[in-house]
Amino acid sequence: MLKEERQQLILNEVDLHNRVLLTDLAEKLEVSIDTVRRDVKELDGGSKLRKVHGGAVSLGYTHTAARSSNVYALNEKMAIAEKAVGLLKEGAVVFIDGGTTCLEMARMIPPKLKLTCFTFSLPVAIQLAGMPHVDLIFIGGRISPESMISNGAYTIQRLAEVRFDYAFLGTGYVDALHGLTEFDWDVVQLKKAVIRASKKAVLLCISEKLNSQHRFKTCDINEINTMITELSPESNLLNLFRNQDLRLL
Amino acid sequence: MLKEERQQLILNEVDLHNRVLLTDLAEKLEVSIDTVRRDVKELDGGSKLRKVHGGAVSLGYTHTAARSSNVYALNEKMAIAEKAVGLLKEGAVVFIDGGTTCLEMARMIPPKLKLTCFTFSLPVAIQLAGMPHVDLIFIGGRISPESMISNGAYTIQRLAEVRFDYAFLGTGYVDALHGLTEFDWDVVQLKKAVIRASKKAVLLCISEKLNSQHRFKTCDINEINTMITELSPESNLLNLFRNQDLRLL
DNA sequence: TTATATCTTGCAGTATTTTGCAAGAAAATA
DNA sequence: TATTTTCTTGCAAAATACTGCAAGATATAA
Repeated sequence: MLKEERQQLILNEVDLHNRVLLTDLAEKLEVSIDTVRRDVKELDGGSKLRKVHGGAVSLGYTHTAARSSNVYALNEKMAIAEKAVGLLKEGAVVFIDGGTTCLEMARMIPPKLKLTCFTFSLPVAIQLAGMPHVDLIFIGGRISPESMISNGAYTIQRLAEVRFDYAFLGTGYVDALHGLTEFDWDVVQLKKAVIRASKKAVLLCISEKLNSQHRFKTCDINEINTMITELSPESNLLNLFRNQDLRLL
Repeated sequence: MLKEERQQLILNEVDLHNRVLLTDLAEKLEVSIDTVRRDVKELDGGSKLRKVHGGAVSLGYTHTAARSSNVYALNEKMAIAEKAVGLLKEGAVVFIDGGTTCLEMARMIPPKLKLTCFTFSLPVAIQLAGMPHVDLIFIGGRISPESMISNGAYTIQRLAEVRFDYAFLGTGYVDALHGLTEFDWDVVQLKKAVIRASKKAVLLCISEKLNSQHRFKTCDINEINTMITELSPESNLLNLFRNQDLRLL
């Protein structure tokens, strides 16, 4: 039997039952379990199934599951998040931005650390609301459906009334020369307001975004105090950022 | 059985009953209690359920709510929610309270109806944020972890700046003589502010709560314009409320 | 055709994950 | 407070996954 043929049968089986066991597949297709394991591994990452311990499940199956399963570059983001929570100090007043990296950070806040957290991101708020030791304040306003954050004049006004020890920010694009930039003008206005409201701004940014730019500018690099990537601070990729008054983590 | 399969079943169970005990899950899924405990722990932190002592509750059905009110009364709440969305008119500016019945209502908003919705409940906001036709505005403030709503002086101040066509409200307790009452003083202050900010107040209330009362008073029955229960408006159980200037649904 | 390179498959040994159990800690309950 | 239930932690057994390797299959080129 051809490999392609076998893989097609595997996809059919998953489509039909939403889940399959590797042992069942091996028996049904009359090949060793290693072979089906390799097949499933190849098919994993496609749009049809996801490999799990002991078998595979159809993509739609776990789609409703709670896990933030389909976060792009999850490992990198978790590495960044881990460094970021390292900066947190007992009793600090911090702001946490929306975006998946910041969401990971919120997830990783240690369970005993007392904090006051501000956010305007619904997913981040849901995370933090589950932490009784975190004093959570949501900055209200009109919620934009794509990003699940509040934005607009009202929100920006509210930001003028507070002052954070640290703001943990994401960005769409970042470049040593052009600073932090975004695709969306409204988002820029919002982030500007956050930076104005914070004593120290910490940028959480996967290395992929380094040296990219877009239309609208949030701020220069030197308005950021610390930049956290998943890379080692000594990495060559960070060279362009090294001669700035910027702490790299 | 695959782990993913099991976790999916747990989510279904939580979705269905809003609350599950670990011991029940272990029995139903035919695994040890440690295994379901670990599963629930993994699912916790996602957007579907929250782990509590001895079990798990769906988001929005908080710890305290799980104890003080009948979380199993999903059918009744859906019946109420259905009547409530019937009151919605294109272009209206409405407020939707926290609480499980109001959350059901948010879920049932028709997919074409253009609305402006205010809320201070994170679970409600998450629901509405997924509806592109709904203009959603979150009223910010300090989030109380049990109820996942913002509350406090700041929130109440914000409520003074708006005016709703309709406010859809829940209550802890209701009684024809003593009106709407609550266990929690802060909640009372908040609801008062909502009622002040709305032209018409609609109470969503399962019949179980009728003729119950508690320490702190939100308002008299005559400050409510419409009361919706899962009962027929002709039901004898509603007799005590009938001689008021109150529309029953 | 023959020789060579590449791909596929199964096997064996090792690593990792999952699961259930037990003992002590923590929390809820009376 | 005392008692019961639930939680956490560490551990061991079982299941599953990964890796390198070798034999066979297939493809390519001289």
